[in-house]
Amino acid sequence: MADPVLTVAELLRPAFAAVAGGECDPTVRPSDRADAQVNGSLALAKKMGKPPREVAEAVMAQANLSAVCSTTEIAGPGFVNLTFANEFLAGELRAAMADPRLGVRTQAAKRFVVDYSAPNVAKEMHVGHLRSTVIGDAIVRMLEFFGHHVVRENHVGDWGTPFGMLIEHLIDLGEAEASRELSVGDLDMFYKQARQKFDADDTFKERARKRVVALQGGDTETLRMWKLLVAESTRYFDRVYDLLGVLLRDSDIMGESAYNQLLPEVVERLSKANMLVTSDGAEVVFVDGFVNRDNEPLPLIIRKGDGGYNYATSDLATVIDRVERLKVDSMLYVVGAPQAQHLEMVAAVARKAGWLPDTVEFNHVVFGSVLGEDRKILKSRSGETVKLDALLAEAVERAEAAISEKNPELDVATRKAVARQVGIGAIKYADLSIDRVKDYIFDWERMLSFDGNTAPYLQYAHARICSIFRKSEHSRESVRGGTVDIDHAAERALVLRLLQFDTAVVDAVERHSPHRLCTYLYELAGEFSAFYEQCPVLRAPDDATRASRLMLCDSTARVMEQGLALLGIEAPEQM
RNA sequence: GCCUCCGUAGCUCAGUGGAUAGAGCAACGGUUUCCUAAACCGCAGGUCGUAGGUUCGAUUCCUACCGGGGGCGCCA
Repeated sequence: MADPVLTVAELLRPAFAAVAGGECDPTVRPSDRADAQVNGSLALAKKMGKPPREVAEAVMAQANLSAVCSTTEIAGPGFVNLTFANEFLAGELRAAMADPRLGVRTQAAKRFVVDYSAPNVAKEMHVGHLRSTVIGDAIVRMLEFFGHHVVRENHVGDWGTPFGMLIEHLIDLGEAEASRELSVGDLDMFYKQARQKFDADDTFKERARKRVVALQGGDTETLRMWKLLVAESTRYFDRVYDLLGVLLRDSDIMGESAYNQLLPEVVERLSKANMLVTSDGAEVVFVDGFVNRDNEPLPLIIRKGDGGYNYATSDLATVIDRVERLKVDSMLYVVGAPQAQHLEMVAAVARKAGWLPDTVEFNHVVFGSVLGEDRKILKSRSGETVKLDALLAEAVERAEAAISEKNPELDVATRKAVARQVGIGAIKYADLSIDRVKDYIFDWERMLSFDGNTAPYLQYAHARICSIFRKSEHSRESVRGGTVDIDHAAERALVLRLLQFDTAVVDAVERHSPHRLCTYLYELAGEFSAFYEQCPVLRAPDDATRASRLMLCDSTARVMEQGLALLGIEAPEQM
């Protein structure tokens, strides 16, 4: 528990309880008038029918904050302003930095499944996959940091009617040629050609239809060709994931096809539970509270009129699998907002059918769209969807151009490596730093800027610290374990901010909101900037001050590096 | 029509029921023999979409309305 706000809240809790005659939240919050402010007296005063300042006084008389606060002051209508003692802060920082977790609390380990990314086989990954992939990845990293057991599931679209036409197109092209085309990464062309034939040619359409039946019937030769398509796509996904620097690997792929065997089970269970109804030729479940356009009950379609299953069925199957086989405590679906209602219905059916106990969380981690400058879904200039690998390549290119211009001394190899870290970091951070439920406007200039809440700004703060150490006689490690003397306001502010890493990470993971960690890191970088400006490190007035400031620098770099790592962003040592 | 999300400075965005709502950009005015000027300081900019309600206290919670996005039976 590094955050001093929590420490003081715990110290105040008994005092509040004594005055209130029972459990009572002190509600301690960071304050712009002091280090922290206690708000609990006002609510308690109302309950007790006493003047708030009187209650505050009574509480403070009961509490002993002398080890933690240098001053406490009752102010305004009944707030208590707290100023932490410098020795306390220095001690807390020392303790936090002696901890490999940098002072971040631990949590009771739980089992999670995080469902994210989900591209389609034989289709290009586009900007629409960016948010799910990047946000999901950050959430996985944060959960793992807390020691949770996390199963990553990449629910790729590898099944369904389009595969009839794709396989037939593969046959037309010849496998060698198809493989060649797919391996180049030009998946869109392949898909479009198949689509075109499907739309224009009735005999092809009929072949495709028959092929789907063969595929679902488990025909060996059809399956072999299907696997070929999947394998080529997987290789392509890996390339994108590698460039993007996310954790997803082949072994994380749990495509729709992986749930095929469970689909009849879904139907059977729903049928046994008497939830299944035949409606317009399809087998459906009507879900309480959902209505259609005409105010009629809205069904979840389990089995289509033609006997085929659809995505609702396989999504229900994922719930069974994750609860019963993986035995998870929590499922996170990092899926775009348009699927909100669908997922709500899936969860409702699973709960009602008894597959999803109340003890297991089902969370839709919604996110908004990536918009262009016209505030519409981001499209390329020609009006097509923006390919993800092209987008990433452009980011690296732009970053490299900026680095060449600003820091020409870097050798080519370093420049290339840093360009990748900065360019990819910028794209990911632009995505992560905005409240995920909102849409955001994609803007190259802003995300690659060294000013404002951007990856390059944070990375630069880190690189500056590394630069200081390169010029000093000391290694980063050698200054650890030292003591910080707080005698400058900027040092004090920096220490206080470093101790809040704890709360920032907990907050971000609990709300599944990486942007809260981003905001924290931005504030940390700002605090460091002020310190850097006002407190010379290498030219400090004396050895003790220099040692103290080097320790502060190292602490900042460690928190920045760890914080960025939790977001899936690298921190170069120079840029 | 119903459901749902969003609406905060000119622009892009933070904001945990608490006191005087914050950043960055842009604009305006400054700072450099100094550990990376890829920096910093100052100034200005607001009916927190509107109107009610709950509360000692509302940008924050509730209701209605306005504006925008998304969804609403056999695609996923």
